[in-house]
Amino acid sequence: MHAFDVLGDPVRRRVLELLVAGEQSSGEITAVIREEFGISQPGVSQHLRVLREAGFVTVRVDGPRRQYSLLTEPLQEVDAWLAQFRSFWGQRLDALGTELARGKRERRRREEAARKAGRAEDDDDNDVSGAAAG
Amino acid sequence: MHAFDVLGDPVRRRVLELLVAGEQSSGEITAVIREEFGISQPGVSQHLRVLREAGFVTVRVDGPRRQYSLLTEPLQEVDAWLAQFRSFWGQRLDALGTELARGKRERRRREEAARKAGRAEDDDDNDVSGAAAG
DNA sequence: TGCTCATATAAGTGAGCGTTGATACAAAGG
DNA sequence: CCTTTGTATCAACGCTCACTTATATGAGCA
Repeated sequence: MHAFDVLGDPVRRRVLELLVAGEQSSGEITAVIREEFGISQPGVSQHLRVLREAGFVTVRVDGPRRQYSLLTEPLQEVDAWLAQFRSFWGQRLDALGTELARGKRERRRREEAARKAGRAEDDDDNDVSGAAAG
Repeated sequence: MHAFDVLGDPVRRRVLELLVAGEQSSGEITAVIREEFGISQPGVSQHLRVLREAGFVTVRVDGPRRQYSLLTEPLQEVDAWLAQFRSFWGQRLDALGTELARGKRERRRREEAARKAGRAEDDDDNDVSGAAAG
């Protein structure tokens, strides 16, 4: 199954979003998905299987539980495909995407003054959900 | 139809790639797609319809021809969704991503050409797939 | 050994998507 | 007018995919 087919399903996209916050057990994921989409436990398990087989997630056996976490390679592949279109909405955007990475915090201090002057658009607050991870 | 569902089809992805080079008539697009995927003219036209209705392309009437060109909003939407995962694969990724896109694009053409030529079995070049524990 | 929790797999079913052949619509030319 | 060229739409069919219920597997515990 192609990466884009995997991402075609809203349940699977949501699972990936959940895993941004860090490792989650099958049960935790299932609880949220059941709540939000109203599908059964085997339904969620099947989606997890698709994500596993497509390399979007990896699983760690933890006693009776399966702990899922995110892998980035397929997402990078999607991102790479998308890259060829970025020039259409401005060459500046991929640089912005780079800025969004958390590594910017270091330079932030140094550029604090320059930032006020040079700030053109957008905000850097892209916090997704989990703040207490790690 | 969600943007990711639209991108789930390889024919539609290829059409978008073709339009990166600029405006193309339905006939030009159809010629390439027929060549590469071996589907009929109505088949291509249906894909163009999906792309139109999802806002990925716009059409300009030019005598008897329809000139298609790229719109970026849905692609930006996809890009925005993807943004929340970028922090996972590091800061310098945009340059690498461009490289990946170029290589993949050529590779993909061969794969899909092979597919149209007659696929005996499923391609398994995906080395990331995890063997389920058990 | 048997019971329970946590999760995966199997089998069956219904819906949606992609494909095709036939056809319709529009523009240009004789 | 009729024909040709370019493109879209229609109806029908097959296949894949997502969902469900039922069941299997495996770990922990008494």
